[in-house]
Amino acid sequence: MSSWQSEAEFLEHYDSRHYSGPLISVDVAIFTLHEAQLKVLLVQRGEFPCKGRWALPGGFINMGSDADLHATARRKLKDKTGVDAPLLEQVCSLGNDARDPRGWSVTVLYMALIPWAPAAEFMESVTDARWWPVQWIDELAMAFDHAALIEAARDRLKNKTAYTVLPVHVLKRPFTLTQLQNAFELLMDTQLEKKSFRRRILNAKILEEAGEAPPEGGRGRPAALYVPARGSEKHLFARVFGDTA
Amino acid sequence: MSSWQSEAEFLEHYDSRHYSGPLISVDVAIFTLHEAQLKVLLVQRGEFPCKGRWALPGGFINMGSDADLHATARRKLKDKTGVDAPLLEQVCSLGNDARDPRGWSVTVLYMALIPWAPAAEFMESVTDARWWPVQWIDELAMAFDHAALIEAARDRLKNKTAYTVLPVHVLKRPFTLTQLQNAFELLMDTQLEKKSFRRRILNAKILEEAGEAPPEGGRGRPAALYVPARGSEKHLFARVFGDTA
DNA sequence: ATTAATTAGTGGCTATAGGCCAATAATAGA
DNA sequence: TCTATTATTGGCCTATAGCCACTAATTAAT
Repeated sequence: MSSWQSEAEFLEHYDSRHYSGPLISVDVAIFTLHEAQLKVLLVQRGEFPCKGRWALPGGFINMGSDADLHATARRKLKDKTGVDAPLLEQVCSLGNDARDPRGWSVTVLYMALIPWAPAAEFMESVTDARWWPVQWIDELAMAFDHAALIEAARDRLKNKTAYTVLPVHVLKRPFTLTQLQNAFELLMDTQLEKKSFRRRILNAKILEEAGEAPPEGGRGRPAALYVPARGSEKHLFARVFGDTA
Repeated sequence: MSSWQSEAEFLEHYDSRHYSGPLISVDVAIFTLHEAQLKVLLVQRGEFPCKGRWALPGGFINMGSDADLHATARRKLKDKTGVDAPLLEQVCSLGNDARDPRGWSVTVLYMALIPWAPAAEFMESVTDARWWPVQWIDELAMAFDHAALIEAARDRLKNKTAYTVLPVHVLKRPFTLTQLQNAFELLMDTQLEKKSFRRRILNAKILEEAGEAPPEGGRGRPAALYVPARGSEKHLFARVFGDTA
């Protein structure tokens, strides 16, 4: 087994097909906001295993075309939504011998945030993709351990919202501070105090003014519009928000 | 391909050996504190590829004995150190077609923190394991992309130290507040203000008193000793520490 | 003994940022 | 003009970190 004299010689005789490891896949939890609810995009599986059940968009790595894991995740996202460069980040990996009936398998879980668009209009090819409110996941027949994956992504979302401006990614631009606060509240699943919220966001100088618009609901004082400033995605607050909750 | 009528029938005909995906491995960055330096445990590879180079302890999943990814990581850690239940957590996964000359490969990276012990005494079988100061990694001939993996784990360590009590895991118990502060400073790579540090830690009530001991260096006032209270590992500070740096 | 050196621990002030909640501003519709 | 509705601000309180000098307890040298 270790008779090779050089790495070149070793590689010449190495055949990756002799190796049989766990199945490995990449799944993406794509979140958005719609009708005052946090929703996740699910597809109904057309093949065994778990045929007919709801699953996160995902699948195997294409070793020919995917340069790295992130590229695989981006491809899965684009296949289902057409969206190309949204917020997309790795959450964690989960692997054991029970999550897939085919045997030991590992999934690398990503999460993505995009402004809402009708699932139907995304692609002709995907008629089975649908936005589901995250609260309803328990009621659905979910494939594999995807309910747990959504939970993991949901937790990450909640945590990061407390010290970043992650929620800007689920809003169409420009947006009002009220809309942004609603986004924060839905992603954190808690109420925030208006003055504190506005002070925090505005003092951080991570938004740029972008005109004015009628208020939510049509009635009332017009609201200032904002777009995220460059680099705002990387802003980290030194304190978490909504501490007393 | 999709002619099966039931999941049972599908699985009966499914042969995982037909599937050939990326190589998948688990690597563990094991950190400790010694001689006022943050050190990481590396082993010198005895086989191709990267024979002779320094690598993180790690390797393939044993699908027979490893129940899940965490178990694989724990096994790698125990093989090299004998330590069984330390702080061990997943950092991220990294996969592309360039990091291993054998082809597309994915690694799931974990990090572990343990109190220092001589690498030599860990195991008879492992004569090639050695603690290296993290600052020296650049000088070493590292295997694969393990320098980048250490960097990723190091970043996570630095970030989490700012809002948790992670550093307690690199200290033998009991410890003094001065020792704990030194651990924080080395993991964060920054100086902390003594009063602020002590106030923060003591107010959080995450330590229990455990007697008294001579000060560091033998001279000076004796120091109070502490051990972590139950549940302290889960304590999250609402503000990061060392903000002004 | 006294004193200097060394390490541990505290007092007390300032500044920042969030919680709270009531007041003011700007609009639409009756 | 008046009311409802949404947006935005004022002002005070509190919690916690930064700062830095001071006190406390011990060892080693004189």
